[in-house]
Amino acid sequence: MNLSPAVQKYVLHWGEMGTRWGTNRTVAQIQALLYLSPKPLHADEIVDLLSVARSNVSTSIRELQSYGLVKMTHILGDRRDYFESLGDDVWELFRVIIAQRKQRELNPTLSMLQKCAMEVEKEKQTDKVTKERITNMLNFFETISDWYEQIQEIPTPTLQKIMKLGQRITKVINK
Amino acid sequence: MNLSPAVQKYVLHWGEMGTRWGTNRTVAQIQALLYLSPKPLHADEIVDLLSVARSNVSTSIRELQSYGLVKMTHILGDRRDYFESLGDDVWELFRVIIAQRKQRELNPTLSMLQKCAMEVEKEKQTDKVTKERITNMLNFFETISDWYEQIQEIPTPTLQKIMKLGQRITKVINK
DNA sequence: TCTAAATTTCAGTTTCAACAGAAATGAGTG
DNA sequence: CACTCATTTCTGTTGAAACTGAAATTTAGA
Repeated sequence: MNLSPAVQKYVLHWGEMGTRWGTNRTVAQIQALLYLSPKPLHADEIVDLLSVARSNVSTSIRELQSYGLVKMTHILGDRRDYFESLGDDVWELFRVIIAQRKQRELNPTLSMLQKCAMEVEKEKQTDKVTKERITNMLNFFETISDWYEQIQEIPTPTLQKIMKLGQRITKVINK
Repeated sequence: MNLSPAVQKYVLHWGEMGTRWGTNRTVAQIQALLYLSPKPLHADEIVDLLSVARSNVSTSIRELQSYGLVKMTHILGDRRDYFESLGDDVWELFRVIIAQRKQRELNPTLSMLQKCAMEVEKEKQTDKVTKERITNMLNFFETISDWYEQIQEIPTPTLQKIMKLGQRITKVINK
């Protein structure tokens, strides 16, 4: 059991990038592996293919499941759990990741900013510029946050069109 | 010399989140501090306010400068370097960060995918589904990559409008 | 050119998350 | 109910990056 050179390259790279995307290497590697695999894999196959500890696979898969990126299936007459990735619609993957990022990277900051904005108003000694900048940042995060949520609702074909449209959208908006 | 409670909270939080946003704590804290400061600060003031080593401030500021988030100024009769953050337009900050992220998180993967897509075509033993998924992912990254670039060109007021529009954009697109 | 202030580089340390391996738990079968 | 196979939890280790403090370098002015 082994991986083709191209698949290997993909999996390794994904693992490295994973750290920059907010997870760890193993989680990212497993996601890549399952995404590329034409059939579900069970934990020991993953151990073999990636040369990582069984326990590591266990916790990583759990994390992927919690994100909704991987789901469990079974095969008749086999007690072991098999796993497969979302993959038919890459944009659905995107949506899931956006939701994760919002929750981990945006929401905590949003509530911090709300508290700060309230609090700083009462501070007489604090410079006006400072207050203004906190408010600006709050408004920004609120807008981005809303946008993230709304992305969730847009169906794949439309989302694709919007992205492809890119900067020509300017013309539509400033009609 | 010290920080108001609200500012302190902001700076500390920013530092914690920094790690999730792809930098380290000190870099993020300094960025926050300079963003909130109504006047430029010199390195020793930052050392005081954040209680970090002078050398740490030096390397962190260098990093922020390389991103284009912080610039150096001087004060008459003072040899020391003073620093201030971009801040008048939060969306400009956003653009800078998007550019960074593209470079660090997207570009490397994009070229890996291009190589893999080429390479995997020659692998006769590799499943058709696998090949398809690599292609799909490549297309996705190309689209997102283009979008990141185009965002750069859109002026703040328009960008703001687009974001605020959110999902109602669907109606415009599917006209 | 020399001096003192300011900044940067560098080597050692500390910190923290990822990971392995062992032990514990759970689940299906005879 | 015991036995086996599969999975998860837990603890100690490891490795990488952040950070400090000292030493080296740079810079501006006399």
